[in-house]
Amino acid sequence: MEEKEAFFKDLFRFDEEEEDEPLDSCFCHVASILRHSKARVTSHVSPLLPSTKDIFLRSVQASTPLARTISTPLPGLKTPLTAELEVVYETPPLTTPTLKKAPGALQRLTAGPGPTGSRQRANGGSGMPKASKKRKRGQSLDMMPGSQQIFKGLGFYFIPDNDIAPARRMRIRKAMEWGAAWIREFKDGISHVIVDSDLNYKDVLSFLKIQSLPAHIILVNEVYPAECISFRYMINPRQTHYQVDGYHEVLAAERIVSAAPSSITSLALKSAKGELVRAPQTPSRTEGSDQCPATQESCEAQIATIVNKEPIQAHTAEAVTGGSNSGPKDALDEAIEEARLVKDLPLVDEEDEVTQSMSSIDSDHEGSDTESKRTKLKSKGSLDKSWQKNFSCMQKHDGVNKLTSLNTRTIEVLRQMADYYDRTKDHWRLIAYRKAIAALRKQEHKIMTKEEAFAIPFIGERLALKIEEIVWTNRLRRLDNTHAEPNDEVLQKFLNIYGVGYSQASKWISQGHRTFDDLRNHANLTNNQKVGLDHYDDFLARIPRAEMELHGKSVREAIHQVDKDIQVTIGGSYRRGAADSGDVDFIISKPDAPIHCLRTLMLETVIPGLFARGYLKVGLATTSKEDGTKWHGASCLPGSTVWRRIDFLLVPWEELGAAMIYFTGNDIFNRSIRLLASKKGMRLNQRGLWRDVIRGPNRQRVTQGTLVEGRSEKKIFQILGVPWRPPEHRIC
DNA sequence: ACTCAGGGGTG
DNA sequence: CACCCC
DNA sequence: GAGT
Ligand SMILES: O=c1ccn([C@H]2C[C@H](O)[C@@H](COP(=O)(O)OP(=O)(O)OP(=O)(O)O)O2)c(=O)[nH]1
Ligand SMILES: [Mg+2]
Repeated sequence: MEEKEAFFKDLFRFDEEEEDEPLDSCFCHVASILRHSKARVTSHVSPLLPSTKDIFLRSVQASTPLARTISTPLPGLKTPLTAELEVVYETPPLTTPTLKKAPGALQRLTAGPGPTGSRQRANGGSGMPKASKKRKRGQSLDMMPGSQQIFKGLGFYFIPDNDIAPARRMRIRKAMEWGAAWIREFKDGISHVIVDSDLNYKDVLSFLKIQSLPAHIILVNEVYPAECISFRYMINPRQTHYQVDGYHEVLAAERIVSAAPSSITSLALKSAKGELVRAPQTPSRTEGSDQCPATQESCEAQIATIVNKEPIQAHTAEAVTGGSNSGPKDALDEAIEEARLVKDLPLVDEEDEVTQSMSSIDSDHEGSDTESKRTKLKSKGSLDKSWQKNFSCMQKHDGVNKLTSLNTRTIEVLRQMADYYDRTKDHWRLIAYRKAIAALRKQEHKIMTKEEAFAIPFIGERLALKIEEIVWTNRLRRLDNTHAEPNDEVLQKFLNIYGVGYSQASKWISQGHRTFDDLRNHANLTNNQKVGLDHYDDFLARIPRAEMELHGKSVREAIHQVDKDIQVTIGGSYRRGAADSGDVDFIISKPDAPIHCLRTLMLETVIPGLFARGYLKVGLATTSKEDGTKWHGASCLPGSTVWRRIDFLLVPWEELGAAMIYFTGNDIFNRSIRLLASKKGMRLNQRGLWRDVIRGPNRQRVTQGTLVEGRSEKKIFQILGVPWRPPEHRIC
């Protein structure tokens, strides 16, 4: 269990068609362009302080979750049975019914000891009061600096008045962190009443046992504080978008203002918002319309509401005209209200969650039917192979979602966290982050609540919380903190030097080095580190695909000049179809030639030749022994001054398949498929697939095993039971 | 509490 | 061996 | 940090 992913579905569905057609030609270059699974940072990460522009855009994102949250209970039809009892499922809301995600959730539910409870119990559902257990971690308030406390001096009263429901707890926490006082008695000092979006004005009145709300108290729904935080600004609360259902009418009556034209909007629009139909209008945002980090849909969904905001309006006049179509949201609210009314307000804390769960549970069951059928077909042998489906290598990863980029902001923040952990204290933490990012990237929906996040493989409680925080506040305090460490930037900088890892970088920093000149003049550098330093920018730069081809041409030419039978393949990200690569990875082999011949040829003829013509510049890790198979160095194309990293992998013909798998990667795919092999009592390395591997304690290998297959990539996949994935689908 | 891929080169 | 890299 |  490691690199996994719910996927059996896709797997079996697609594979039969793909099976025999690797079809190396058409890939999704695009796909891989943006994704770099490497932990190292390429260029410097954006500062956390958002520009005004950013703020605008971010609020778009930030508010989206709320919209979702709101709409969640919409399905309305909770099953009376389940609703009243026990379990509080933590399953993704709205999103779930969409097929893709169902299996994941399903697995989650069925995985545990009990059919339902395990996950929940882990959260403190059983023995101890859940609040207390949860509070233990990450629950202490992390106050914003005083100057930023936009809610300072304000008193918030929340309805329902507790922090049991996770979303509300988060809301309350955030409010307090930004300076608000959480007032739990309905008394003086309350400036705002923040109401769960699934409650209406009547509910509020009956909850508070009052006839009407005092005029000085501002009544808003749960969306409001989040958006204030996003804008770092106390937004005008009187916009329809923040109003509690049923309250605007009161206001209207009071002030003789016409109510928002919301009711006109049809339900159809609502569902359009959901995802199926893209709202046709993409209102021109004054600026930065090109950089909207959120998904299109969420942008669109929010534009309408954004537009109404005073602070924005001031700056984006155009936007106002563009999207003054305040439709979807209000319609949504009303629908919710209706659903609520039918349902007589329960005011139970977990209520909304139960409702959510129902919708997702239902869909899960539906999904599970088809799912289990498929699974059955495959594993009818007798063995339960379902455990393997969680391996990442089993899933088709083409990286297309990278462009669709729904969770880009979240991913970006998590990636920065991963960068921070780059070979730091906890190597495994870094890996966990990378897995989580990969999983998140594949999501087809924007993840906005921790429940949604939690349902994704490789995202556990803690990351789910972080994700929710990111979505809510567009930042992660943990990250802010790391950024606050002054040495963090230098550390990252040093880490990007080829040949420098965490250990060395830390040492240098503790020795007082801060700049490259410090290193050049006062630190002991290994040869490789010197090269890495001198070509810092070169090695960090990506290589356009077109240039990759030039490298291929040069090398191939040089090699064929010596021996025409040698096969030269560019592997790595290039073979996976990437639009740009970090280095050039050559796989070099010759039919039925002993490896030592190949090595001799390369080492004694080809490589010196490439040096002679000025293509190769330096060797960084050259094979010394008689059994070496790799050569790592740097090259430079004629006419260019940029050095590129070059890798040669020398491969005996009979190991070509295994070598291809290895050198094609990506790294995560490799680790995944290798782990899978090991779980099956085999071992996969760059030379072949081995069986009868005996492992002792700590999974240490005792036997090397016997070679099963090395020649054919496909056979190795097949033996391992991994559906064939062409290189461009190995972007995990 | 345990695992998280498997291997190669450098110094 | 620790470290860094693929 | 996640999964078992
Ligand atoms: O830890 C690692 C790193 C890499 N590889 C394999 C997979 C990878 O595809 C190949 C080449 O490595 P490289 O670092 O060049 O990665 P890439 O996939 O080619 O990406 P990039 O575009 O950064 O070069 O070696 C591994 O098996 N394990
Ligand atoms: Mg590469």
